[in-house]
Amino acid sequence: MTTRDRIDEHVERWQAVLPDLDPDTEGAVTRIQFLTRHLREDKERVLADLDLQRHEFDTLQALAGRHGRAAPSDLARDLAMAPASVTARVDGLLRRGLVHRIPSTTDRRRVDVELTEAGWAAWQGAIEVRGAEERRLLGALDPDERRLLSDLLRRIVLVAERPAARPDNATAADRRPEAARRPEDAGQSPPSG
Amino acid sequence: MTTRDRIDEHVERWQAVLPDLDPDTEGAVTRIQFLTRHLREDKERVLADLDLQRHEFDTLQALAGRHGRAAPSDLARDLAMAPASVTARVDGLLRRGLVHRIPSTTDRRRVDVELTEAGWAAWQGAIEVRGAEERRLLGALDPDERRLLSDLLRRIVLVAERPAARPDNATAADRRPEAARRPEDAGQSPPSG
DNA sequence: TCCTAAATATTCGATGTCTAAGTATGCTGG
DNA sequence: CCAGCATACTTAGACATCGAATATTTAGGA
Repeated sequence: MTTRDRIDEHVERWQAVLPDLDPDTEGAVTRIQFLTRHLREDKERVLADLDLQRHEFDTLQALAGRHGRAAPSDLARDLAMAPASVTARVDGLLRRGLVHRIPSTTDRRRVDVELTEAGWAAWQGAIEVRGAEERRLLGALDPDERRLLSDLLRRIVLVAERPAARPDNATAADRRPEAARRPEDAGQSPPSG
Repeated sequence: MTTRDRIDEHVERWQAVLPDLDPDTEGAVTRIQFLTRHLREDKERVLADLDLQRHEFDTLQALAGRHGRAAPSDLARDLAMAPASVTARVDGLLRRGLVHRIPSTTDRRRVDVELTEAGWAAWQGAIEVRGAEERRLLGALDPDERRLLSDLLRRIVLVAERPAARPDNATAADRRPEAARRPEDAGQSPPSG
């Protein structure tokens, strides 16, 4: 008998309301969501020490993953965001001197975004502490168990990647206009979101 | 040799940049985050058919979890949101006739929020399709494997619940004022976020 | 009783995101 | 060459969320 976590209570509470709930499915899903939230909030705390916000760091990291220079449309794909939002983010980083805009000479529609020295420094400063909480959490398992966990999750991700195969008549995906149908492109997205 | 998923590519790409990255830790964390995003987007699609937004459904569900009636401060705790945001959400649900406000007679500071008949109906309509994608994804594993996955994740959640134990000198948690330090209360939060 | 502190909900201003529309530029077939 | 369409980014407007400040009410102690 292992110790109960808060998700066990959660599942127990809702099983009373929804009797056909599978405790392991619900438990796994809820734990996955809880851990995502936990990691996001921890990352926010850590980055605050470095005077960075999460979305700022994410943008710097996306740039770093493309060797410090990329088009806004590439960043939008990598970050799974609307292009207009990238414009806003770049505006903010510009004000802080972490990036600059470089109009392309070959295609004058394009305006590349490039990390400045300060931008590289900010990213590298943050990258050192990044992942500390991930390592702490996954440290609950030994290496073999980590591998096992990762393998189990991979099998689930593979199902998620398959289009969903809705057999019956007209479904949501058919009706919705744009963003909903996009293939959830992860692209060059940075490690650990 | 199993099929590779997009996270394998992600990890491979970033291992080149950050050589000390543990592939299984990074892989598990990234898959967890990917699945959370996937489930959130699928939920948005499904709810759109019912003319509900995700935050509306979440609020209805939080109310349902408290038998249809709760104080805004309780909802704020359950949903891990700022009280001001709950006011805004309730305003929206009020316009749609899904809830009403009931000033407390015993404590005149309080204004309970209560589901209307339409509110109950909307929640029950949504609850029927809820969880379909969770079951599809977790169907990649057999029951024993689901149990195993849930158990592995529980051990990680238990570590996350422990305050983080930052050993060295003054840390972020010491300096930050309020929200950062709160114990990430899940409270009566609804199943599967 | 009266004064202070705590609790509760709301309003206000700022921020980040989205969709849709707008602007400028490049491409392609007649 | 040019008309029409495609591409790339930005602007504009709407909305959800948040932190801080505010107003009202309750609770507790001198």
